[in-house]
Amino acid sequence: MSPTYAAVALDLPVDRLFTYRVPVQLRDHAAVGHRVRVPFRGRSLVGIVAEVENDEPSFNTLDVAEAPDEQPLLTDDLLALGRFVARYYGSSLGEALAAMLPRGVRKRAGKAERLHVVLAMDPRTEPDGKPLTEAQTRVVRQLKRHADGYSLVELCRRARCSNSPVHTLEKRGIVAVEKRAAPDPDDEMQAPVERRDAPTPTKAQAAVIDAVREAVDAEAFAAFLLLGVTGSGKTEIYLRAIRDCRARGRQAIVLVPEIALTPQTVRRFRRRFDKVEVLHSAMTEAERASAWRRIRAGEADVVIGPRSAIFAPVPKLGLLVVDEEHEATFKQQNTPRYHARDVGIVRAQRAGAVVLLGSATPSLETYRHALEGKYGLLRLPERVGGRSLPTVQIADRRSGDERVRARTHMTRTLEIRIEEALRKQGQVILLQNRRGYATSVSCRRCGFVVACTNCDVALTYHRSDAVSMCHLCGHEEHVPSACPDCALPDLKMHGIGTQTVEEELGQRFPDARVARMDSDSMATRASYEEVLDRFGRREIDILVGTQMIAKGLDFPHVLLVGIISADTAIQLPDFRAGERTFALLAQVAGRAGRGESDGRVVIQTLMPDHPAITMAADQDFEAFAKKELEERRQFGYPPFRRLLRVVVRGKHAHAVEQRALDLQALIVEAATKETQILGPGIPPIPRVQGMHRRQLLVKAPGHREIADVLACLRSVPRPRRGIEESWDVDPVGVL
DNA sequence: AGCACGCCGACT
DNA sequence: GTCGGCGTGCTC
Repeated sequence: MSPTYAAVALDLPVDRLFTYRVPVQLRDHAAVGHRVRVPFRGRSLVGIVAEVENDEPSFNTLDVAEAPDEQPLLTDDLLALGRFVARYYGSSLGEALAAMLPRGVRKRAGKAERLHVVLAMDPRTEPDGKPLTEAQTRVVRQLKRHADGYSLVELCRRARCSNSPVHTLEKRGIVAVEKRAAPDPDDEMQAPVERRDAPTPTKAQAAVIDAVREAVDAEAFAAFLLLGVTGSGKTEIYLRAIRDCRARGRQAIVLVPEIALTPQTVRRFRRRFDKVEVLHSAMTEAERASAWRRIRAGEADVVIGPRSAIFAPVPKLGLLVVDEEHEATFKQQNTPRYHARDVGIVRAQRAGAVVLLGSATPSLETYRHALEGKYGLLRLPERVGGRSLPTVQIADRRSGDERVRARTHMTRTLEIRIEEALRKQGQVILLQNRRGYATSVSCRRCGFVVACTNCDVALTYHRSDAVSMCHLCGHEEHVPSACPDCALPDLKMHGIGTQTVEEELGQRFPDARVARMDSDSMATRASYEEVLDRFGRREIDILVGTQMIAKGLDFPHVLLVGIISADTAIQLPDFRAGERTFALLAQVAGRAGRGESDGRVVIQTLMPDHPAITMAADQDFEAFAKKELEERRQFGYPPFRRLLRVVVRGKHAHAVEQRALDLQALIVEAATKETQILGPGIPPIPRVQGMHRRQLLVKAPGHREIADVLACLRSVPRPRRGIEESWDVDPVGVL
């Protein structure tokens, strides 16, 4: 008999299901896992049926308004995975399910059109009398940079605003919003590609391939850490494993960091498999919805996508690949704050699937599991094609010989190596992991620092736009010519960014063709691809950039990689600072020497003896990891203990402090003895976007204890108006 | 989250 | 006198 009542999970921060009566004519379409539209407090919301029952509840109910789908949107296994995510990360079921479903699927597919915004006025003529608000100024600035304009979504992202300032500008005639057909979601990603046969694997690869095949053939859960240096041919292992998985009639999901989801990456998979679906952030909602439906229908053998692709509704998961598994982008930074790798392990356990976690610099969590035998450890210690790892030199920025010459931030060693690489007609990649020109501007006499009005950070001066900009909230100001405090016209710039390096290169190597790649210069994904294409065609000699250039670039003529300053990330008071620095250095170093000629790497540092730097120079991950693990054990950090971070934010520091103290008291009461509660502490950046912050850090022996604290947090009454709080289970950083 | 209810301060 | 600030509580 069809159910009469449906308990619906709604996307609300409320730990409860809401029960609705199902009208007779909808009964076939309102089973567990179905999408329904229901009235809620005068609104109409879309939710997922989580339970059904026949008995009339004790309270009055409203009726389900619509039940549009013949098939359930979520199968039992995905619904169960949603329950796990909600429980583990402390969100409501509705919030978890909302994160699992593409918006176009939840809401109903939209049109294949997108709104495009262009500047409607000559930017030089002053717009009508009224001054622009701060958000509007940012919108206009973005549009001035890019004559073609942006899609509304992209523009809002870049200007860090909602669509509301854009619409206001439209009303005032300053911008024009037009409908454009959605571009083919990257012709390159869709275009048919020439098929290739599998290359003959190296000896090391063959051994790994066999081990994985055995596991795939067993059709039971198994996880492997594939520890392979850059250029060791990890992708070929993935491709073979997918082939084996496909041969058993099961599907594979490949998770890649967002930035690595390029046409080149996708092409490698399409060359070997017909039925590849890509879930791409540049797709429209409608496109993503149709891809999602094809995947659910079993029409894809392989799904490639970023974090959220872990929820791709493949009918029978046989293999999960997490490439660059240590990447922080696999952790979602809003509710539910899930980690795609960790959710993936759980999904694979339940599905009896094989997990391949690939990295040259795995997370210490994963590495420890591998050391303890929980995961298989597969090593690819050598590069394919007999290529050797690059030779790494550390340049001590303190030493007299190396001393940075007047007006440049390059050591002698780096300069010599750049000259040498250029002379050999090679290309150079330089990493400077900060954008802008000067990381702070201060007064020579009184020390006044030009700081953001909304955040407790110095503004970074961007020479190309002649503004000082806050990298946290996007606030922009014109740089004063004199000190705003003491009026002395003698301001000093400190700290370097990508723009500084670019300028210095222009002076020092005037004949070299230099390009800069950071989020300022890369207007869209397309311009990112374009610069990479030009670099590939050798129309650029030196590429300067932030960590954007560290990932996955594979260009054979790069003879030299230089790291302008390895020290920026290392000093952060975060327990992962060392791990991150090591990974970044190892990754960017791996960009060198991918062709016939050997590569070189120069690391500039003020701390030439720091283990993260010396061990990255030796490219010895395992030595680094063992040392780092020992430290983590000593100080009680993951993977030896579990963390929960609770952040309280609000306009008024006192109220925030008080709430944090109240929470601390409640947590202490709920927690077991072995659970430490640290704080409330003031984070290194106490105020961001006008919000004061306090945070508590809970350290516990295992997730059980964390779950107790979560239960406590979920049961306490909501904070007062004006105060927001959030919690993060297994945070990737504690800043 | 989002909204209504309800209770106190300063305005046509 | 009421408009509106925000604290509190509830939503099938």
